[in-house]
Amino acid sequence: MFMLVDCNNFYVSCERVFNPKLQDRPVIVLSNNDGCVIARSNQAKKLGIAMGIPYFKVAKFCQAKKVAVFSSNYMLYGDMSRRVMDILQSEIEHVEIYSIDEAFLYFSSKNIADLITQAKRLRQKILQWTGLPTSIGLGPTKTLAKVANNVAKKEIKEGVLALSESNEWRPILERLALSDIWGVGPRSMKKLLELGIKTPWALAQAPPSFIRKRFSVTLERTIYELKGTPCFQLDSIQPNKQIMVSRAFRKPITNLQEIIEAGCCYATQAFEKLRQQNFVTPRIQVFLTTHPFSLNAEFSSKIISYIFQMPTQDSRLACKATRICLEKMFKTGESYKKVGIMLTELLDITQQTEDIFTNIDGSEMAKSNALMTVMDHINHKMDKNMVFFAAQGIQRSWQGCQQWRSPCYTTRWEDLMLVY
DNA sequence: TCTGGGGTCCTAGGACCC
DNA sequence: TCTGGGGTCCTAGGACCC
Repeated sequence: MFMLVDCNNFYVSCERVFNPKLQDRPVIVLSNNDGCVIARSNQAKKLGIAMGIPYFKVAKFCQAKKVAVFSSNYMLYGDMSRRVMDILQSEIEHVEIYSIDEAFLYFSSKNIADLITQAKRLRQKILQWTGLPTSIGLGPTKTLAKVANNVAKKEIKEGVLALSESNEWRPILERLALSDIWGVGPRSMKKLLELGIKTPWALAQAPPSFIRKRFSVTLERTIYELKGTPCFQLDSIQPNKQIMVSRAFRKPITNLQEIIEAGCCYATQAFEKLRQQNFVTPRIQVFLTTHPFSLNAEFSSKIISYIFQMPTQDSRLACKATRICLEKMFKTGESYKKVGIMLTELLDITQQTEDIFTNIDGSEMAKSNALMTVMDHINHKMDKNMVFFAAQGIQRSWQGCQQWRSPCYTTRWEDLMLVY
């Protein structure tokens, strides 16, 4: 049996842990730049505030309804997530951390009563140790565990639901929407409806080979999963295949220097992630886009890559490469909204070798690695931006706004709560 | 005025190999 | 006049997830 543990309204719940007065109020959390609504409390959902809606469209409404509004605080959410996952991993052998607020667990036992008891106990422990409410779904496949979780969250008071026999999940699949199913997005849903397949149950009955031909092998697997035949295994923690850092500017920029500063900031962040995971990369990709919602100019997005002499993890080389790429893409007079860095070839650092065709020798490489280690160490110990490159800029007026960010209660000494 | 960021997997088609 | 069969690797784009 698979068990899916999912934190309820995760970002909102994190804010509530340190601000109990928010418990019965509508609360929302916004994306970068305070742009869109990305998390909502149940009260906010009830008010009809849609997921992903631009905040400016509901700002007045929120004020009128006394909705508590937060900018996103990923330091806090990341740390709270780690605490939840630690609890699960300390208790259960097979855990797959699926996202910041979800984990799949796997149990070889089929004793449903036992599993339900265990689920309730886990839920209680997470609540007591972190203050975060969760919902738990159980099923013979990941997709059915997801279904169970979905129903548990909305309809079950104790927050736990197990589906072990098809007569238990049939009535549920008959009444849920196709888009409630893991792996069915808006495109497939539209196409399925056109084919006369209107419910998840109807999808489960469709001939798998037909679905594979018309859609993809992925949706075919979903059919088997809905029937109770597992196609998706529990994935252990695997190394990333890609690293990306990108952010929109507060407002469009026409100045190349500022764009380079932002690019170098993201390149540095991307390379920090690279080093944390013990990777080197032979290549950096830089992209630059104009305003996607502008009415008076066409949207454009460009991307170029730069190949290093040899695989590296040196932020200095990343900044140089970023500058070169951005100078190539930049057009005077054009105004830009976003810049980003992508690293798509991640090699284990043990694969970093010397190159006989360049003059970079082993000692130079060792020096570079040592310098990066010291930088990371200082920034980790003191403050995120204690040491940085001049190329990253100092003013950083392009930096997005986060008007309503809460303190980093659990990760910064200055932000610790005081008890009088 | 104001519209997020970070991932994965799959497929088709091009370019190349023998 | 007639022009094979079997591969690999890479990239772009689509669809999906949170």
